[in-house]
Amino acid sequence: MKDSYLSEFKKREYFNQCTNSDELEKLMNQKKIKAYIGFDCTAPSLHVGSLLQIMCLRLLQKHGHQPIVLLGGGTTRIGDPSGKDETRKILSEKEIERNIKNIQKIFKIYLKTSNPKTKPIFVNNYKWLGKLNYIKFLREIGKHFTINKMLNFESVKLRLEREQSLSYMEFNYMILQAYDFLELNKNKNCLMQIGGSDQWGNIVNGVDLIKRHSGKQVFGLTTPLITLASGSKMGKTEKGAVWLEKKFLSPYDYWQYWRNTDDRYVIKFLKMYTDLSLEKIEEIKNKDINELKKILASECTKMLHGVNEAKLSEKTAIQTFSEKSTGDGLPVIQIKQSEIEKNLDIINLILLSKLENSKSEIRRIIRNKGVKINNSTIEDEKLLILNSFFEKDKSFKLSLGKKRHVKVKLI
RNA sequence: GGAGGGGUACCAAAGCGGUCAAAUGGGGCGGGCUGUAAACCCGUUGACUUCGGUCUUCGAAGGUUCGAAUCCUUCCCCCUCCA
Repeated sequence: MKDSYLSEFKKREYFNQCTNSDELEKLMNQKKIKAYIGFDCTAPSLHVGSLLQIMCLRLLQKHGHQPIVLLGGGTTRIGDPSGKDETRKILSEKEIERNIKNIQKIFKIYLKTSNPKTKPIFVNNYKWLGKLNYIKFLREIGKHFTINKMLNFESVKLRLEREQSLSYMEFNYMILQAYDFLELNKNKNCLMQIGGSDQWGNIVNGVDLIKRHSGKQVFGLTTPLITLASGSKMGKTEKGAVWLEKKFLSPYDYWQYWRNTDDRYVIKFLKMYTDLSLEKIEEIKNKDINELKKILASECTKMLHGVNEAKLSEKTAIQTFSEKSTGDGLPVIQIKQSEIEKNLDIINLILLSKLENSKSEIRRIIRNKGVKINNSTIEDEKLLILNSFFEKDKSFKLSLGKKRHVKVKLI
């Protein structure tokens, strides 16, 4: 028998908590429902940290349910205090609108839009939050919240304990999120909210509010927060966020991100972030770990950037790391002939490549034998780039450390 | 509103008139080992540099001094206790 949504959800290690697992299981087996996830719009795009949530929505579609994507124009204007030590900076209306537009594009890649029964519904909570009447809101919604309870929420408690200020504005965030759920329940018949485990409090509030306000039972479901062994959150590396967008992170680098997964997480990530069936994963799980990492990287890249980019990235990786040649898909930096004529040296070349932006740092790396041109270590930090460096296709490989490689092309 | 304590580099945390571009730990970066992993080892970690140095940093602005992260004044911010 085919797995139910919840059962696959659990098997893929998406499951953290549910407000009522048994009832939800029953409901989802009986009928197709709508469920929503809210996304933060403080950044112009999404990164891998949001991918698990996106995968939850995909899974909904796979089981015939319909996802609602809430791009919180309203709540982004407030800022969620959960997990934050400090008040977030507040974005301008324009920025938020721009972010929402851009983020929507990502969902259109991950979610199928052809089937009218499961195609994603995009909503923006600014539509209802923006025109709330304060008095009316307090009387209808506010009465269901007690300060006593609100003070006990982890997000609030933490701030208070640490004596960090929590503005009244942020304190209201949880009520607004609860209200979102109520609104979606009333207008779209949305019966479930999914979110990261840090959203548990906010989600429960929504479930509670609907119960009190409308007497209906709805559900909350959370996914675990993935912290890597290094303690860092998923999706952020030292070099910046792992964006789900070509413009911010090349497909090759995206592929590399997955390729460099810690051994301990490979199987987990295959389950979480790929479309491979659980049976298939079971079947291949004893393969060589590096083969599995390649599968992981290619599957993830395929889903986001398409099969061609995935193949090219893999091919480039083999060329770069196994054959130590210049991979076809390496990020290219273009150098004008006139630059060479102006006595371009190695330091300025790297500066131009944007691989590093401090001359001191570049010097340091050179002194530590970290800079290579076509695999040979550069010793002289004043080395001039000559026309003869460029090989038949007018390019050469420039490497910083073992992992950063680019193709320098003469134009 | 009153009384104390504090703001130091990416983070934590020493320093409390010169020897301070600032101990130590974490993180980062580079190298080694390996498997583009983990763990471990070594180096490095303000900017610029003709590699001699030069310039800018210790909440902000002034001042004392031959010389200040260190002393003084004012201001801003955070914390503890009292009201």
